Amino acid sequence: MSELLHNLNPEQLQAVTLATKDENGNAQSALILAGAGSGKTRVLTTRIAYLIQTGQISPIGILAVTFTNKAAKEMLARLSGMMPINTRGMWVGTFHGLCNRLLRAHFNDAGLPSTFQILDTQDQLSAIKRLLKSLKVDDEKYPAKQLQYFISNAKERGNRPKDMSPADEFQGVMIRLYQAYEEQCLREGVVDFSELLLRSYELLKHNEPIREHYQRRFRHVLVDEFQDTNTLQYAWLKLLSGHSTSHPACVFAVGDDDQSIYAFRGADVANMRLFEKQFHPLTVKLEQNYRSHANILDTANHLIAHNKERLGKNLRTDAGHGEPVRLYEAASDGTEASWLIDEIRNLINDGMTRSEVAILYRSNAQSRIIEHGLFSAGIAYRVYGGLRFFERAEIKHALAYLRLMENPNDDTSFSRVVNFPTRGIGARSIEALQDIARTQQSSLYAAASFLEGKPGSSISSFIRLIDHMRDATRKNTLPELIDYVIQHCGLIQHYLAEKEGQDRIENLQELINAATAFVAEEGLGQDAVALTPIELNTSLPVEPLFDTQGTASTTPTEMSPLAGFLAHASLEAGDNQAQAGQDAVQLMTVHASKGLEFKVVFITGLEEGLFPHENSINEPKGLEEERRLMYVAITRARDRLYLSHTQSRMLHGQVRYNMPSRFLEELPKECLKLLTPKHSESRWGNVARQVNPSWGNASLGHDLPTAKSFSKTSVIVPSTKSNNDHGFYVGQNVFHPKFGEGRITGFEGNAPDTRAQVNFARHGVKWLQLSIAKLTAI
DNA sequence: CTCGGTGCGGTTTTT
DNA sequence: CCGCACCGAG
Repeated sequence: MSELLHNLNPEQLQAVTLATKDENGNAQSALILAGAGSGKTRVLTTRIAYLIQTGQISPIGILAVTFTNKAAKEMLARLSGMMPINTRGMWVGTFHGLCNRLLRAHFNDAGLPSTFQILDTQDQLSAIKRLLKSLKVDDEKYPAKQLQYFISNAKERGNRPKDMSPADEFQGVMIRLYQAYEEQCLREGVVDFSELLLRSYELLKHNEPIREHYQRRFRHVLVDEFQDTNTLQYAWLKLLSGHSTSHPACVFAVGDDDQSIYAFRGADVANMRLFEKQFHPLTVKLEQNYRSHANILDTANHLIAHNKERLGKNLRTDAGHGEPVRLYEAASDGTEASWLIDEIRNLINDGMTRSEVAILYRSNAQSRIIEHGLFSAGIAYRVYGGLRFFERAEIKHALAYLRLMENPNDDTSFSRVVNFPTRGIGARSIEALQDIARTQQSSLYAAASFLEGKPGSSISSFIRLIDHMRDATRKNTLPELIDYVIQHCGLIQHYLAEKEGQDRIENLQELINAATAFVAEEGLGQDAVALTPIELNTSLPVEPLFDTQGTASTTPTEMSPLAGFLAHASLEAGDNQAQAGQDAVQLMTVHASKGLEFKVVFITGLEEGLFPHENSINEPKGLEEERRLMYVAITRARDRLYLSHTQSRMLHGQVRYNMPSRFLEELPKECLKLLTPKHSESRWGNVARQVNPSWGNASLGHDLPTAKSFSKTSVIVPSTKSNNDHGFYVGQNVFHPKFGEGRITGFEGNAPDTRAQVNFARHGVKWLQLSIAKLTAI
């Protein structure tokens, strides 16, 4: 025990050892406000170990929930490092993974077939498109994307169609489409991501024996990244933890309101305050930071202090001031990239490990020019984001064959592969199938089987193929099965004939390896493990648990390895790291960087409209979230932090002149070191003084043999001469008595009606007639 | 069915 | 500017 706790600082120790009962002997919940780099995961896992080792709970009485598979894996790994326990029986996983586990165990009570499949976001969208088509809905008026958003949103608020009342006709249609979508999913035996949550919530809510069972089992519920929970997840936790019952569990929530950056996908920081109000937790703040030097932390603290909606927290460190935060103003995105590359090259020459250097940006579009520069300079880099393994088209195709074998009602999978590779089943035949399916209320597969009257037809041979593969692999192991299917379904042959099919074939081979790993690592499959009857540890004060008589339908189910693997594939899309293992500079969005740390961090594109993003600028909530995003970015850096912005940037095919980000002004000057001296004279520098005719090539400082688009974007030389009668030029910094400072981004019309487009720092883009507006150069 | 043209839209992303 | 979704021709 002592070695478990002796490395903790006082606040961590306090958090880990918080009482589990209040003065009245009731369960006591806790809220840990864990700042960036304060040892959050450590506290969470040590808390679990502490509870177990002090005999307060058996491992089976613990439920720990995270948002990502990565976090769940890390937690399990750390736990097994701390204690000699078998983590298999523990419920540690993502919200979706745990819900899946719950629904697999109680599929019957949840109203699902035992073979239910999980739709990922792509699958869901294609299911919706199919639905709209079959209902002959005008998809101009009711776009599939929008319906998808509508449905997810409704579910994440816990709403079924019947719970919703339309405010207008449009909503009325959306609700009816939502209803139809539900019917389709049920008919096909599929559930989408939000459905996993909602359905398991409803299962617990409406089925008393099951609810009682889990409430009495899980005496300790621990939640990671609590600030990222949405309404439904909060309700799920509240229900599962038996809040407001006679036997509530202890909820241990760990989060950081300052790092809440997912409101756009439904996360609601307000859940933290709600939790305080409803659970009356003991609160501990972890403010000791073990990651960054003081200059970096001060910068972060100073920035985030501008947010009004905070629970309040300030990071501190014992590390020294360290280096100042470096700020660079570039003339264009091209020069920003070349400066970055020069700096990185110097760092590498000084012995810096590439993978300790991260380049962060607000949006993915910014990576292109940086990648180009790195590539030309021959610096290995890795971009995070993009397609992950199980999202690749060829993998999705192979999985669709497998899913169809497992669940013939899965029309999404049927549609995906019925004519891929092409076997002469065109839109006409599929429409015919859909008609039959609709009239007899059956799946496409059943409709196709119905057509077996025409034995020679392409459709019936497709059905025979699926049936044959199912029969032929009945006795095979999972990897053998998958091997057989990819060999026989025609995908390999198809890609062999394709010019660039080799990579895809390799990925298909990799799928077999993934299955091998799945079988080896997970045994039956961690997510898929059927509910094992709970062994009672009589030495622990655990209440009677499993009433097998009363809940006959909760009998564990044998799940096929294939079903387990398919669920795994949907729930864990896999890595998206291109060349893992290689020492490479890390490129990613700020969002993707959350939870990571690097010795050196570059935050690029700190410009109004980009960061903060223009879509967020107008609402205070949006702006505060952008600021938190900046806070996350800053706190990724251990030793050195670079910030950069540019005067001009190519975006959406045109050059934009952005003002420096307002966030730059919110940083403490004493922590900053300006790398561009001009910066100190004028807040944004002065384009005229910085103009250099060699922009775009010579100033890159190294040869760029293939820098075609590079020079295209960086040869943006704002006209310095005022070859017109008003004397203003694009890129010029100007002052307006009402709108303040801004930069000219364009002109239109001729004197005396010439109008200038000005991007004002505080008022956005305006068109001003030069003969009227009192515009002065600064 | 496949290829090539056009037109449009374009933050952030995990499950 | 770039990627896609959709449409019409072969």
